[in-house]
Amino acid sequence: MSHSRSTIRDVAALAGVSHQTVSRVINNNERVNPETRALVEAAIEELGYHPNAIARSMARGRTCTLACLSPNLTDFTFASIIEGAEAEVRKHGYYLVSSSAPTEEEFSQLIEELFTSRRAEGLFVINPYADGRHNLLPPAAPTVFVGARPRQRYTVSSVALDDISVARQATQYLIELGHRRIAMINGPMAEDCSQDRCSGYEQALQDNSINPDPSLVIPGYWTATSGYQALQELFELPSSPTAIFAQNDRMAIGMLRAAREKGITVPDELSVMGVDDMPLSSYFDPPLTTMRQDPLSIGREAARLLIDTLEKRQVSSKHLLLQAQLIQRQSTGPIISS
Amino acid sequence: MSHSRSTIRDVAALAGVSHQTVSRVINNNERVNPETRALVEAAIEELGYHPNAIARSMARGRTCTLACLSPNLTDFTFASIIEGAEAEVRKHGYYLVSSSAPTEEEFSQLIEELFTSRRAEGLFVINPYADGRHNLLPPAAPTVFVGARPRQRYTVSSVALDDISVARQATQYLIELGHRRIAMINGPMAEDCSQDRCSGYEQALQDNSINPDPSLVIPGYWTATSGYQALQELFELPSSPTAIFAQNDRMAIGMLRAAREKGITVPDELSVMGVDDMPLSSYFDPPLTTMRQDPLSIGREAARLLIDTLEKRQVSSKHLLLQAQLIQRQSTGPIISS
DNA sequence: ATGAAAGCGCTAACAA
DNA sequence: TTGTTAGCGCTTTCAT
Repeated sequence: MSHSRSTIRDVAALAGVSHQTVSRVINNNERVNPETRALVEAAIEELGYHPNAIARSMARGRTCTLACLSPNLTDFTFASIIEGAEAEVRKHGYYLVSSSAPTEEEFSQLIEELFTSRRAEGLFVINPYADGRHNLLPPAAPTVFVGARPRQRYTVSSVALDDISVARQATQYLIELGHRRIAMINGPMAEDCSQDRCSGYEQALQDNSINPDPSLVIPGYWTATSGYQALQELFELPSSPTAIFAQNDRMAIGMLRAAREKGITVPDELSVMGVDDMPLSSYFDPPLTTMRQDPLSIGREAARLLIDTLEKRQVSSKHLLLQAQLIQRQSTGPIISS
Repeated sequence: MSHSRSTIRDVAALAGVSHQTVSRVINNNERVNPETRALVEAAIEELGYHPNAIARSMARGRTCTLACLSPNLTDFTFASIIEGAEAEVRKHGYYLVSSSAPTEEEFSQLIEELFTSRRAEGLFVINPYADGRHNLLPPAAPTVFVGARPRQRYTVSSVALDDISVARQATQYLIELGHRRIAMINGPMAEDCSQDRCSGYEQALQDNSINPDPSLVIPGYWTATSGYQALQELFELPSSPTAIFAQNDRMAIGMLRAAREKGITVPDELSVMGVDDMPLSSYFDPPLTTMRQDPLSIGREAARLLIDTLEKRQVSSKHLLLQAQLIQRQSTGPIISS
């Protein structure tokens, strides 16, 4: 009755069997007499017995715990990936420790505390190329990269948005609206995802025989502020763009605001689109056209990959690219020939 | 050399000491001869030894793991609370398992898997009154409620926004702008936070001898959509409000959009304000006036409370109320007498 | 079908 | 200061 502090041996004593039989019962081992089982179950009930997870981990040599290291837990995309991974992982009997590792130092400390000390059996790493953190991974760590290709690490699996394709579609869409001078604002170029979105943009221009104009490509930092500033720059150019592909929604939102303040009408004078479809992207003025990604699925797939690796259902590394969907709203429109 | 699979006994053998001496070294026990220590440390280094966290948990009877149960991990406020708690917890040598428990069933399953099985030593529960989940808590579980009062559970500590005060200040601010017909849109009334914000609103009206008009209070669901719909209802009233206090930013944003579509000018014809100061609240049209809360601090304080409880530095339960700050932007203005 | 014995890797109590 | 002996609560052989 002492609240759930009783052990397998207490149960055994009460049921008049060996502790091993109790172990068989709680592990649903078939080789136990139904009557004995009933006896044991009654004892378990009476004592309010619950197996101790740590002792099980100890004996089995498995923690059933995975870790997710993310630059932060609040970014909507990251949080969604984590939510997706957490739910999936749990379905398979695992637990997820999600930690924010804004710096390389914290990252390496977490690796040590979680993986090296064998608290976690495997790792999710969101945005591994934000800095040099990918170099801090133990080679033996079962790992899935989320939102990036694994580059030279051939044992690591990965799940990411198909950034090339997404950017290509977005740019193509703007081209089909009649735009030719299409600007782009990037994320930090250390990240695969920015690089790939650049490639996709360039490919789309090339597909349509449009000469890329380097002055139309502005470096940004994923923030609304950087979008806001980029628009100012773009409209100081001798010949300003008629459309902008922002590599994420936040930067697009910043541009929308800058345009409003400068008296530039969206979409009549300028089309703006983003990537993500953040919550409330449809509530801005005007509602934002964007490429909707599904970060929950990304997390879910990452979880499946990691678990498959751990349970040896899969030996070689695997790389998944998910697609996005064009969401047409009112921030983009056909070019107005005036 | 076999990658970090060596044990305390391997180290002991190599160093020519007993495993207990190794234990003393890795636990920074003072009573160990400096020369012996050096010997042991060399052996540790050579073998690439790292203590096994699970074995330590087993022997010490402590997991140093806490769990945070939240309806979801993506809501910005929840995610920020979790981020704050996670960072604080880690500083104290704990780990956090954050799980989404959208339903009571998942909640109770998580309690079982995490707490009852003694994987986690303590619990954070975000939004315990979203449904009946607060009834599913084991009485013995060291728990901190986040975003709600503990009501009848006298052993549980809590951290929340001072919702009464926040709503009172918000309403007072609108009154000082000259408004008298002030509407409000609520969150679900099962939650303390909605109830308290209602009280604060009512108190402010009373403070200023304004008769509350029940038709101006509309039930909402924290969503932008519910704000959007509420505004339509309010403007079908015989006498519409000149200002609205939305209990969160999302609902306020929904109202802004509805107003725009109905041709109601904000703030000239209608003032709207929210609570939260979500990211990008300043990027809506017009930029949203709101009460800024600090969910990171809420998480941090919750972590401190739980750890203090666990480490017996604090016996009685404690209840923290944090304040919010008025952020004046362009969605509110003085009443225009026309 | 059940039980006895050993051990997972560590810490804690006691002894030397 | 160091070593010995027992566990922590469970699972995993191997007997019976």
